[in-house]
Amino acid sequence: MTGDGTVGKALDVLDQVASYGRPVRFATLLADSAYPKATLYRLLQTLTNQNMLEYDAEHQTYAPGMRLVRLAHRAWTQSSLAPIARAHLDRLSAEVQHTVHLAQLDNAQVLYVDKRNAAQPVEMFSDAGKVGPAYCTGVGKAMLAFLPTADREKALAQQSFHRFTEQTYTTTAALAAELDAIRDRGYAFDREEHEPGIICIAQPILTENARVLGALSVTGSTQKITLEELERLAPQLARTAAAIAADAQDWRFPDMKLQRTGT
Amino acid sequence: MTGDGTVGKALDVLDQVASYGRPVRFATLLADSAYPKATLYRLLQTLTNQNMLEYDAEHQTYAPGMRLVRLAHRAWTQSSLAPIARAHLDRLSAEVQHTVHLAQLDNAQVLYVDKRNAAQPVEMFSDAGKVGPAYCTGVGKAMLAFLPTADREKALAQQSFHRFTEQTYTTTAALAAELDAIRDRGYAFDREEHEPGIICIAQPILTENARVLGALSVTGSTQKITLEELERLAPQLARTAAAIAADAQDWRFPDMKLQRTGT
DNA sequence: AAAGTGGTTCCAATATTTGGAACATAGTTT
DNA sequence: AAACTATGTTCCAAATATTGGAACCACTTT
Repeated sequence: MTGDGTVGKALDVLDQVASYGRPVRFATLLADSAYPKATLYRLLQTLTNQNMLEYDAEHQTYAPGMRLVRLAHRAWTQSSLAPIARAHLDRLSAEVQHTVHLAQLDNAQVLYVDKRNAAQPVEMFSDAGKVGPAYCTGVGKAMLAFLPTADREKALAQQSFHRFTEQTYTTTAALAAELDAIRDRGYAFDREEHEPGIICIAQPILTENARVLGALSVTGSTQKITLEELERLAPQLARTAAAIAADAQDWRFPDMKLQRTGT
Repeated sequence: MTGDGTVGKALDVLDQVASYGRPVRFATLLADSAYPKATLYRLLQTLTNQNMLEYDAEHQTYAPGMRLVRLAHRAWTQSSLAPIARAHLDRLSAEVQHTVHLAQLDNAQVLYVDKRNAAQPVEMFSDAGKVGPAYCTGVGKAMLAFLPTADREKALAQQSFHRFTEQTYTTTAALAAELDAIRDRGYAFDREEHEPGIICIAQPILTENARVLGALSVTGSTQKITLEELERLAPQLARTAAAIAADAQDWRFPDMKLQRTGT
């Protein structure tokens, strides 16, 4: 499934460790692992002295390491839309006075890369890095809808279709129809499909040649806002998305001739 | 130097890619790399299809991938002090009305894991994940000072001693003396050692058995505050640090018997 | 003191990685 | 249009790292 030799296995293990929400012991990992004792042991050691994991000698537990945070900072800074979109999100959130999300696709899942909370100040990492389902969130559907057919098929096949609420689309067919509608309309809604009482409008962020960069959304609770009111924000969302896409375009130049090495 | 077989090399390459502040081409990487063409090529491929790197086919460039952001979220949530310290930082920053930093040691460097900016709302990832020198920042020195002798020696050996300002300590000996003073006093100052006009007071966060968990600091510009005024905040800093340490203590339990697998 | 649990180390068989060199594919120059 | 050049990609036998069953060690429990 994972492949890619030792490196793939090591990253597998890394994911596994990260997946428990707290430090884990060797035995726990072993029980859940596909790898034999000695192999797992060595992988953990390698990752630990690479600082990808942290080992707590006292409790004999492994936890994801700080090197990841350092690396992710770089990833976030240069390959996420977040730094480019920041100013635009600030403005949008100030204008609409609702929670704004910025997301990208990662492996057929939604990865939130930034957030503005109208009420309280931002919550840092607590949200950047979070993942969510693609088939039942506004941003997820907005992105899926504009994917090239082949990619969309692939992504659809990877959805797990858990019925979170009454409204959740739980079949590929139903979702596909919804995606077509979104494609026509230009933006997506989340009609309490993921969480009861939570609705949103989401807009894809597309390049000139229609490649999906990400999506942004405005979220509200049904007690405070209606779908119709959200829909009225569509032009503002579209404008913001376009502005972000334009900025991204300028940003994405390669380095080209720069490096030099002696004979 | 790096060791750890293929995995080590792959992570090396990952670091390398991250270290350029923007997408890089194969040739650039090759020129700077210790690995031969074919090897580097395969490592990049592996990392790419593991989503640790992202490859832009159009520009033929590599950039750190989104999987890192996902992993780092986990790392930040469970092995950094940040989630535990959040409430305490909020309070402290509200009280002192100055910028507050929370940092941990990563590989003899300072890794900032959270920040409160008195003036404007938080800046997300833009600061969490940032690294800085240990020998010339308040938090860095506060942590170094309370490290067990062996660890401290090792960390000192890894410092690079760039003279950022007139005040920067540039020798191991000078720094060692400063660290002793800090140890006696209980907290550290940054007397414009890293950036002219910027001063701070920093307090280590220690466990019951004096293990260094991290450090926190209050920073100000010389135009707005003096060292003496900062020093008056010491008790508040100490209280906050103690509270964080106490919370961390409770948090850090291992999982213990929980997992089960059928025979 | 014997049995059990959880973690660490060994080592020969095996599968992977290695890297020099050849190959492919634009893009440029003569 | 042919020769040249700069990049990126693929090959393959030799060198090397990974593998995992089993033995071992250090504690804790019965």
